[in-house]
Amino acid sequence: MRPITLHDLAKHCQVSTATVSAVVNGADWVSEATRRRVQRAIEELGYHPNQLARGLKRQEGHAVGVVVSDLTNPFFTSIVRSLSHSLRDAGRTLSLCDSDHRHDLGEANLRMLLEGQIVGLVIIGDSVPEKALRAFVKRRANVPVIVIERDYQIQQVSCLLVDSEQGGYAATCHLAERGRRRIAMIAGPTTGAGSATYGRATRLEGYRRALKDLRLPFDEQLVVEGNFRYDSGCSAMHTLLELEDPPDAVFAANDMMAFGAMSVVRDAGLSVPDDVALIGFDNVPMADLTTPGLTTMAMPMVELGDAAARLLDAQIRLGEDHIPLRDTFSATLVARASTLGSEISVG
Amino acid sequence: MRPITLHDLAKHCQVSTATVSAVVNGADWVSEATRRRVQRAIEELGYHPNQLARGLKRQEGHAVGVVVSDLTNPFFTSIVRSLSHSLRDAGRTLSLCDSDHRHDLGEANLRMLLEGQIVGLVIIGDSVPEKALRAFVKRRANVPVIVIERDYQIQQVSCLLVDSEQGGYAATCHLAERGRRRIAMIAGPTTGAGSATYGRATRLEGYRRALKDLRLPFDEQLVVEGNFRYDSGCSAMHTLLELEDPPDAVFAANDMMAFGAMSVVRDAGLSVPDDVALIGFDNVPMADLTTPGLTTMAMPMVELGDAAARLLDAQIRLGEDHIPLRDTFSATLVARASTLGSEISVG
DNA sequence: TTGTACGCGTTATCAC
DNA sequence: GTGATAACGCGTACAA
Repeated sequence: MRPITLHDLAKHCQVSTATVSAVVNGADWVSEATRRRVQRAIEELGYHPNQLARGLKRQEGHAVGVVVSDLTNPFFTSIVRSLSHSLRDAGRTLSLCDSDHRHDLGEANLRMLLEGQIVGLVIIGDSVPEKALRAFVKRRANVPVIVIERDYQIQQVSCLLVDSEQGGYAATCHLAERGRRRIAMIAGPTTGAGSATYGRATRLEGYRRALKDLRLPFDEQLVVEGNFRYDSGCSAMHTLLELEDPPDAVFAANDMMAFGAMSVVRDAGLSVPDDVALIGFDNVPMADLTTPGLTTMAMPMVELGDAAARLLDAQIRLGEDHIPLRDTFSATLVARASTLGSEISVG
Repeated sequence: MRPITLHDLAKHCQVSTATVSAVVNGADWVSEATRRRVQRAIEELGYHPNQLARGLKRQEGHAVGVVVSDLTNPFFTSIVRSLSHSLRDAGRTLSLCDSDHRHDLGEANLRMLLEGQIVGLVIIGDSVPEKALRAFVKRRANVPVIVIERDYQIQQVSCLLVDSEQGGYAATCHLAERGRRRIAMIAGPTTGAGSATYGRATRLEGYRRALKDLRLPFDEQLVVEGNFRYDSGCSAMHTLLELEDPPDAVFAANDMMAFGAMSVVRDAGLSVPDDVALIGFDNVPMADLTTPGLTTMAMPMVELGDAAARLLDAQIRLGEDHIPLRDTFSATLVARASTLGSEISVG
């Protein structure tokens, strides 16, 4: 059964294709009588406009491209999800690409999206090499590009970032407010994969600034480097517990390492938070499920998703002369039992 | 800068558009000389075919529609991810829709995809009402539809299912093999949301069949109903521990409830697995991170993703006369410390 | 208020 | 081997 076309509809209603098109697109010059006649035919025959032909004519697609470095990362899915909803409301399609942490695949994805005549592009995380993105914006100056959690030095792209330094500062202060004085940090990697993602390394800087403001001494022994994975949190915590003067609080640069640390503390027969208070970073869904619940700095996932969606919509509307934006969001404290103990949690 | 078209290339190379098109699509009748000339021009000018025009002409889009009921569910993302990779290799685009557990949104998504001239459709979970899907396959008989983890009674659609009964059977047997005799079950809801998803309720049936085969008595008190959420696992476990003769093993119908149970057992001062062995269902990423690690029945996520991708590819190739398929996969045991204790885990 | 005719970028079918 | 040309389905000047 060949899909119904504008032409079929016109014949069926004894009107021209122009009239049918006008009805479909809500032009105001069609008489009420014919409008209703056409509307009814649309329902009856089950007409659906062909977006390919429409896009070809209008010189613009209806899809927005989204490139993600790893879809299994809950931080990313959350953003994609909120994008998906707002795009649906705008009648747009979401073309998803998972680059699997590989720059070559990210580049291939970009090429595909280019051919697909997308009308906007959202890049989440470190998934596309800067050079490829440069080439893209050169070829498609009118297509707005929004990057989340990665800082490209390209004029035409908008960047939505999270202020890790501020987050690290706030996390450290929270531990001090809970009466802790010997605060350790399990930091992220300072070089290599992951350090490209904006600010990962700067959580440490926030920690240092907080110590200074709190007039607490900075002790090199209390900073151990991890790689953002569970295992590295475990070994880092082992190292910390073996110190002559072990910490009474630990700030881990992400939740996964915090979970590793939590498990080690408990296996050592110590209590979280009585002996060691613990705070993470990210607020992954699981942070709410461990016992004790993990206090953490929440990434503003919903805000980022909404902001990206709104910005995208506005820039698509503006077209050629949209203004790239650069905005920074804050991580917010979600206090749970791993620092509060049996007190009531504050979300 | 207007995108380069076939026309531009033709003029630039002093050949016809037909020739350029032939080169782009790798036809075999172009002379080596002109082919190289055109190839070089393509590189130089940076030509990219317009997929909209191509699709319009060829009467088929290049996108595959994917509808998911909840992208934040790790089981779903894992499948989407593997689909994304195989589609990229096939040069196809992935149009993602998150229906947010709402049938009306799923229906809206379906309409959008219909207009987008998709060439294949994958539905994951309970995201689209049967009626809407029926209408879709009627309008687009040539577009293959593949459904994962939901059993539609529609001739033309392929269904990939997971055998929950067998999984429940295997889980129960595993507990018995570990020497447990008083095996409880925290079951899923028997009615309402979630029960539509294939087989959720039948895990209980597998449990009962296993007890029979093992010649263990079936005790009604040992079956408590939950709702697949963490909290319901907690309260179910409380109920079980308060029995005169509490169980020495618990099979939870999913991992989240198992985590809840685990937390309650430990809070009661008992040991997992020494006092109560614990097994879940799904193998969510977190199952590997708790202490003790959670033994669970792993959903065959990678297999499902690959199977869907392969099936889709084959059916798109066959076109109008593809044969719908119906296939069932098995959940496989992943034994960890929550049933093995300190023995070495077996993946 | 409505109809006619052309073009968007591509591919397929011919004729040369 | 290659080039002209007619569609594909839609939107839109422009004519009526």
